[in-house]
Formats: sequence, C-alpha cells, structure tokens
Amino acid sequence: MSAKPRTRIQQKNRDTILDAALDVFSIHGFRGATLDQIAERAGLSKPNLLYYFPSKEAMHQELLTGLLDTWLDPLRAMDPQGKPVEEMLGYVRRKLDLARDYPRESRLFANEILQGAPRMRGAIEGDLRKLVAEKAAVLTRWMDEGRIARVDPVHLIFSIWALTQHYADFDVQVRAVLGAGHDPFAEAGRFLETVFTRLLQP
Amino acid sequence: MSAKPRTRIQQKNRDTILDAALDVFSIHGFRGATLDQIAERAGLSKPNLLYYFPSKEAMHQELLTGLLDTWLDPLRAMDPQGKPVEEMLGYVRRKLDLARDYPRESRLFANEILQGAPRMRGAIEGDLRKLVAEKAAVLTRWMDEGRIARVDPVHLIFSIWALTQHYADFDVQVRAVLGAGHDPFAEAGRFLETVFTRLLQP
DNA sequence: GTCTATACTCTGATAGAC
DNA sequence: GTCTATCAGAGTATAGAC
Repeated sequence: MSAKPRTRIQQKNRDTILDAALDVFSIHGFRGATLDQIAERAGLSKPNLLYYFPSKEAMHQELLTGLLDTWLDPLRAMDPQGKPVEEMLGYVRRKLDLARDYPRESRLFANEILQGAPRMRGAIEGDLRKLVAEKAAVLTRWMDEGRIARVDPVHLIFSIWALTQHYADFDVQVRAVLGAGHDPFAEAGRFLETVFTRLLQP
Repeated sequence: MSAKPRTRIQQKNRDTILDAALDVFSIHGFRGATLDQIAERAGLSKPNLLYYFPSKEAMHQELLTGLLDTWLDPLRAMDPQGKPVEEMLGYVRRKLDLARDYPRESRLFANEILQGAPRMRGAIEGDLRKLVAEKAAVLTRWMDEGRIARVDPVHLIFSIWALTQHYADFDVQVRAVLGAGHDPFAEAGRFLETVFTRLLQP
C-alpha cells in the first residue's frame, strides 16, 4: 500500500530514511525531531531526504501507517475457538515479543498517544475500538461458560497492553532499577505468565 | 526548596507560568514545546516568561525537580509492619489516585523516560533504584513468611507502575476504546483491586 | 539522483522604552 | 515588571548546478 517504488536503489534509500526517521521520531516525537538528525543517521543530505519524501510530515505519516495494524495483529490472532487460558497467555506472549523486537515502534506509538493522538485518532476510535469490542465479547463468553475467571474484559486487554509496552517504553527505567546482569524481557515473560495464569484460573 | 519568591504577585506569576509549562511540556516533551505556546497559555508575553525564569531549560528543570519524589511517595508510604495484602492494595490505590489527579505530571515523566531520561538518569539510578530495592526486600520477606504469594517482587512493582500510569499516559486511547458513559479511573480501581487480590492471595 | 546554496519561517533569548 | 522591537541561530523546504 506504500508509494510506488521504482528502482532497487530508490527502495533501499527510502528504507534507510524511514529507519533513521523511526530512530528520531520514537525518541523525540514529531515536533522534537529534526530533519538534520534524521539526515545524519541516514547518512544522506537533508535535501536528499526531501527528494524521497515530500515533507517531514510525510515521513512520519508513512511510519504511522500500518503501525496500528502491526500492533493489533497479536490480538487479532486470538482464536475464539481455542482454549481460553492458552489463548490469553499466547496473546500476552506475542505482545511482549513485539515490544521486545520493535521497541522503537512501541515508543513511536506511545509518543503519538501521549500527544493526544493527533494523527491516529480516527484509527483508534474506529479499527481499534471495534477489534477490542469484538474480542471483549469472546472473553465475556468464556467467562459466562466458566472457562476463565470473571473480570472486566476491556480492562483486561488494557492491562496486557500496559504491562507489555511498559518494558519497551520505559526500558531505560526498567534497566536502571534492575541493574546489570538482568534480561528484562525474559524475566517479564515469566512474571506475566504467572500473573495471568493466577488471574484467569477459573 | 524552590527559588526565593519575593512578592505575592511574583509567586503567583511563577505558578501561572509553571502550570502553563506543564501543560505544554507534558504533551510535546521538552524539544517539542515552545515558549510561544507556554506564553499564550499563561497569558503573558514571551519576554515576561524569561523575566521569571532564566531559560526554557530552567522551567523544565523546576518541573522535574521534586516530581520523582511525589511519584515515589505512595511507595514510601508502604508500611513494612502493616498487613501485606492491605499494604499492597493501598499502594495501588494511592498510585492510581495520583495518576487520576496529576495526569500531566505522569505524562511529563513518561516523556522524560521515553526520551531516555536525559535529565533524570541520576535520580533514577540513585533514589529510585534504592527505594525499589528496599521495598522489594520487604515483599520478599512477606513471601518467605507465606503472607503473600511468591512472585518476582521488582516486576511486581513495575506492574503497579505500568497499570496505574497507563490510565494517565494513554488516557486518550482508553477513553476512545471505552466510549462515552464510562469513568476509566473508577473502573480501573475496581479492576486493579481484583487483579492484585487474586495475584497476591497466598 | 545528489549536492551546494539559499529562501523563509520559527524559536529562544536580549535590549531598551515605559 | 511588562511591553515592543529585534537578534542570532535553527528549522523546513526549494532552486538550480552537476
């Protein structure tokens, strides 16, 4: 769905630029980021950036496009026909893996929401809300059938987001508190499995 | 501990400026915020801002100073002599109240950490880490005594931070997903009480 | 396609009148 | 104490040579 790539070199440069832009936007947010920083990380001149993208805004938009989809894939993958506790633990696992493997994307998203979601409001009130309602209905059914413990299903989903994204977004704090010799994501995996197993056991 | 206030008017203007600065910094982060925005919200001219504070940096610093202390007070208040489950639920309650009553401060903090904590690293590696270690020891003792369920004590504290701050930092998303007619913090209070009661019950 | 040079705007900060 | 005027530098974006 992205703009027409022509040559292989063009595509490569676009990717290089987007990667550098993700570095900078994810740390400083849209307003705090500068083209100079992005150009430096990409190893290209500033005008050259603007040969590939019409504006700073366009780079940011391209990064946001599709981000929400990627972010929601783990939730989409939750199978209404599966075993409830397993499905939930699987969702937590996939969401944590995403936070571990794509921390910059997680922070880009966090920045966008912190700023009031000026560029994602529509998607959040639309796709996101709809998917959550759909999965919350599945959770409610499982609770009615006594297959998982009863608890507010929407806030249950919020809690998974909060607990997994925390390890990406607050990585600096997590590592500072843990100190050296720790693997935050490995420990988080074990901890969250315990939490949700105890919480959901009927 | 803040700079010498002289007249009552001076103190009032300083407070007005800091309040406006908190509005802007908490949304856009340090780099993304501008003095123009702060001046407009404060109803003062830009040079007048700089009569009260030597620089933009100084305003930001003043807001950060003491923020960590406020943020950690609920954890400090956890009593090693109290009843374990009650103490933990009390901590969650106080932390959630803080997120509800001071969402801008929560977002200011989130922005700072997201950006790699360039202005708070020392405090995080010092005071914060020390306090967490101290309280984790208390939690470990309670687990050894069989008074709360065994779980990684540091990640347990992380989980309280993540779950409470989420409602302030991702407020826009939470409200968009819940839709109208909800009180996110009231619902969160009930949900988190359930979560931590089930998790910690020995 | 990529660069140098540059136009033009925004931003933090200062000078100086009142 | 507060304002208008203004500066210097940074910022996004464009023009035009190669």
